[in-house]
Amino acid sequence: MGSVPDKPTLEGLEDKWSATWESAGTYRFDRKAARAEVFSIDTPPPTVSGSLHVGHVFSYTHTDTIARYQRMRGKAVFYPIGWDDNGLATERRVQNFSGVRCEPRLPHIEGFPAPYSGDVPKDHRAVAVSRPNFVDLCYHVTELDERAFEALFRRLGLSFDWGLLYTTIGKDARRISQRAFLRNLARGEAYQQDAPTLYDIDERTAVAQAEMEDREVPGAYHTLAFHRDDGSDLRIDTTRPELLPSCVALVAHPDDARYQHLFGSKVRTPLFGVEVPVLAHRLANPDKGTGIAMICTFGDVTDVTWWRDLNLPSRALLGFDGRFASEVPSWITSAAGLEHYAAIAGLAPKAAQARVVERLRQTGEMIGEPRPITHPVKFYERGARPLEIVATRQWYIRNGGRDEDLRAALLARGAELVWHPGYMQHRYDNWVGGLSGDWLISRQRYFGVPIPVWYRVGLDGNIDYDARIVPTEGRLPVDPSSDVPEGFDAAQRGKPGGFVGDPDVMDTWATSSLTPQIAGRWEDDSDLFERVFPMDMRPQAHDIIRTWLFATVVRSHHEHSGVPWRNAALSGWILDPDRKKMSKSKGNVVTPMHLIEQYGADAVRYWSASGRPGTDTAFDEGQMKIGRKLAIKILNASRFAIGLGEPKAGAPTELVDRALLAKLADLVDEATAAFDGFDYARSLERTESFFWSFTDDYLELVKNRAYGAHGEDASDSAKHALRIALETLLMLFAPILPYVTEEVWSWWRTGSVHRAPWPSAKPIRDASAAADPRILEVASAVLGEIRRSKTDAKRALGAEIATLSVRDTAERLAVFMAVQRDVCDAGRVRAVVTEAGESLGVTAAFVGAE
RNA sequence: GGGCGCGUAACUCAGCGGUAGAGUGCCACCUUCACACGGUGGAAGCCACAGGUUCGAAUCCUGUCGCGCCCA
Repeated sequence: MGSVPDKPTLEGLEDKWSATWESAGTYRFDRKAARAEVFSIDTPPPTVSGSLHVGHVFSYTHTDTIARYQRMRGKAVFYPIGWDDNGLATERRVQNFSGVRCEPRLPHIEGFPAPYSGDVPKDHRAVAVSRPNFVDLCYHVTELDERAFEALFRRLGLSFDWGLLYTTIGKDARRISQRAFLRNLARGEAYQQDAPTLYDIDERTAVAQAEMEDREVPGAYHTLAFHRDDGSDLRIDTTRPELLPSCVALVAHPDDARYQHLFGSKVRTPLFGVEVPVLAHRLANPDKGTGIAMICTFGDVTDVTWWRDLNLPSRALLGFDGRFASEVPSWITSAAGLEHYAAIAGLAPKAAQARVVERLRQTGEMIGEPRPITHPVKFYERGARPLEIVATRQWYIRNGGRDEDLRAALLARGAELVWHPGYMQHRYDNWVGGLSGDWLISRQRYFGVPIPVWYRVGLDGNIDYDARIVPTEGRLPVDPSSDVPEGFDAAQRGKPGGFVGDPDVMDTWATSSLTPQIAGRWEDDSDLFERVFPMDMRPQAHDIIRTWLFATVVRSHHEHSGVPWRNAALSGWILDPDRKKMSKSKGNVVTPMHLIEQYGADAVRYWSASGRPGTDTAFDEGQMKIGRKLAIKILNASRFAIGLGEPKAGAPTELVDRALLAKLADLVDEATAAFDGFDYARSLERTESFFWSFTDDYLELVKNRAYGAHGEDASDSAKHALRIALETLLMLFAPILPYVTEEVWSWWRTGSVHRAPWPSAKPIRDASAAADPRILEVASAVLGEIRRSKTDAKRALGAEIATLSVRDTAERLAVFMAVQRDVCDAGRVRAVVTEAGESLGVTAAFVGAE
């Protein structure tokens, strides 16, 4: 137990208490707690991409308040933290930070020094480095970034058990990720397929549906003339004339009267003279362009649908490099066609389009000029150029996108969760209902968890993708590009009769979808896992319901035949003052550390906790100022209450004191109900509102009496009530304002407020001895009228009133008379008269006035 | 085009069937012995709009408009 400082201050509380909490193990998870006593949280591992912004402190504070509440409720709180450091975000960060790019064909260089550590000059050309060197740099840079994240999170007072730290590129995560994948594979939930895939030609990797976005971009309709046998032409509108050599058919709506007579006939393509059929399909839009479209393999996802439904040949020409194949394709046979193709071979789509248009003009097969439009085009969400569709061999995990039964089962899993707020479930249902394919998890990248598979190489030297070799689980994690499968030796890599490793890594989501398993050490520590899984709570932002939340449900459904958590708590975004989402790309990011330094961690947390669950919240330093004011007020009010000294044993006896406790008991009920519903904001609002009336009115009402103006018993009554109220308020505030509450706690209590039992309304209500909380409201109302009369008379609040006339209903006057001594003390009133009336009003005769 | 959310004081937001609320900002006053990193009071709103249900609607229903997000 400490003592009350003369001049309490917020400065230095963060360093002092975060160090104390760490050394005392205040937030350490109790490994021996039974499942029913555990509250487990599937913390989002933040993407370590170098930048921190206030969005991080916002949502992590929300979760921390719940964790602290549950801890005070006596739960053993499993509150891990991890860093999501694998994947493309990290690769980009490293490319920008170190000035390098990965070139897998280069040899490893021992002790390779990075060209830069941040501040890469604009004109610098990225230095090509080997894959192992690149991966080393990834580890190095993420380590630096993770240190900055940890410093922020500790300063903010997040009550993680840092002993549970994991990273998604770490050995444990790789092992668990590969193990889960191999189980998916064994059960048929993971499979490989050679199929048209959305592909980012800059990043050179396939992309999943969840990572795509539509962007409105300029384009132009070009009207092309296809030729019929009778010499007439058929006009086709297309935005991608360069794909003409990949044309496999024309298509119109089956009900479109204009084209009925053409269905089943053949036409020849302009320039290339390739014969293609005219077909019918319901997805052809009669209102778009001329109502008849060319199908190319592949211009967009509709082409893929047509290709599949109409059983068309594949004439794909765009390679992984996003360029047209350099060899002339076999289906182009005319001399002119060959010459035209030679003009675009090896070009990227944009350049190829210019060439094709130029030639169409020369041959007169383009009708009129291109008509500019803007239209939605699919992009990788982090990408710069439109996605192309390339036929490649990729790995998928079944997610219901191609299977109605699985889709229904996953929708049912969503319904098993309790959503906070409830309407967020719609987003899940919408997404799952709208899936159009399975989940593509393979990425042609470098810094990620490798797909743990090898393939046999036939005696003819060809890779036999059906002859998979997988490691035993005991060997995990493996890297098939350096590790050798059982029964082979390293010399057989790539040789006839030997093996090759799968070169791909898994997408980040394929690993982060296993955070409950990684944090809970699934299969590595079954004793722990059974105590924490399924977890009680998944906190996350609402924009990644379709990715992280859904993917985690998919993995848990496959592996555990159940949901991964009971509750999903969705937080909103931080908006800048113009109500735009704060994001690095918009350049409107506010970094948090200086805010903590300026206002204090409690104040920043106060602002965060003011944002209601699921609601996007404007960044508002004004709220931080208010939070700081509140924290300072807690210090000073506590100093007053505790400084009065300890009363002799007993309980509150005075009516005003008992009424305060009655009100306090109601508050405890409200705050508890709010936190049980994950609504930290409501708990804060109620507690704060109570606290301000506690300081502004109650403290003023009892101050004189507490100092002993009416004897020791009356003083002790106030002191008892003050101590109960203060202790309770500190506990109610503790989840939101951990530093200032801990500081005050240390002045007069032992242990940590954060391990104190959450208050219960019953003993407080008992101590109120059935007082009516409205008594305090009457006293406050009269005090308010006294203050108003002084302000109206331009008198100081300290001015004495000789006679106060109080007018009100008989019922309220009776209440007032029972507490008039405290009211008169606070209002400096010498004598009181009452008169019956309809509503409250006072008239003051001031001392010294005539 | 479909889904979801939101439109309440100048600002940020609460209230979600019973006489319009808080904080900030603004204005005025006050060094009262916890607090000038303070205190007290005040002005300020057709609760987006239009219908409907109801004794009674900011609150429930329908529609319209505006903003945002997600999906096509």
